Amino acid sequence: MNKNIEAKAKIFKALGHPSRLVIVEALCEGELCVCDIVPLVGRDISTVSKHLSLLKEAGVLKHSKRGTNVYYSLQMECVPGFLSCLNNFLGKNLESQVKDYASNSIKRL
Amino acid sequence: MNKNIEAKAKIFKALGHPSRLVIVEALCEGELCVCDIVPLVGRDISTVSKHLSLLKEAGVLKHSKRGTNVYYSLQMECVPGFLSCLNNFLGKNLESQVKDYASNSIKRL
DNA sequence: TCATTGTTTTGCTATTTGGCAAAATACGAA
DNA sequence: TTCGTATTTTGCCAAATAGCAAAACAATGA
Repeated sequence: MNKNIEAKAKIFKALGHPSRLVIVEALCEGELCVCDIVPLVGRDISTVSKHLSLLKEAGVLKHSKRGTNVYYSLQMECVPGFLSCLNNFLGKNLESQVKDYASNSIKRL
Repeated sequence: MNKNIEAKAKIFKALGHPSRLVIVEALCEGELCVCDIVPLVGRDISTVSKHLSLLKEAGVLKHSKRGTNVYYSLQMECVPGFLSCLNNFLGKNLESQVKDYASNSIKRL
């Protein structure tokens, strides 16, 4: 049952890198080929390829070949919902930070 | 808006380690002091302390002092739901692996 | 005050990770 | 088959991370 923790940690780890998160968010909208993903990430194609295989290895993505192109898409349905929950959480947090900043400004007057 | 990606990646990264995931899953049940968390993780207390501050830094946990004890608890409400979604996903995946294994066994006969 | 208990910080390795470039592989077209 | 395009793999280096041990910090009680 420790395997379960390891597998979940692997998933989080896979999502825990800005480039890979950019990839995943793009794929929430639908599948893309590597050639389309590379300019989105702005890294060397070999680097992007490694990120993609890491995400696939964790089970977050799946891929299918068509012609010379490889198309990646989301396999894990849990992800989009969690991402929007995080956006909401961060939004609220940002708001409260702004509020804190504002009240500190007032104190400083 | 790149800050948003960075912040989310930081959250995933924080959750992407077996020890930290054990901590978070334990805290889904309710708050615990460091002294209770340490034996759960089975690492040096200094190591556990670092894991805890990393999780707090990412916004996943919060803490409060009472006496000499520090109590950590979950701050990010999104996490438990996502974890159970992952368990479900991994469960189904495991099931299909078992099925694959079984059908391979049959082929081997 | 001083000693004790609970926690965090610092200092130090060993290991892992992310990046690019170059080589290798896969596939379709000429 | 040979060429060209798309992708992955390998080799290498720099930076980040996890771990323990020791030192530093509270907060409480004697």
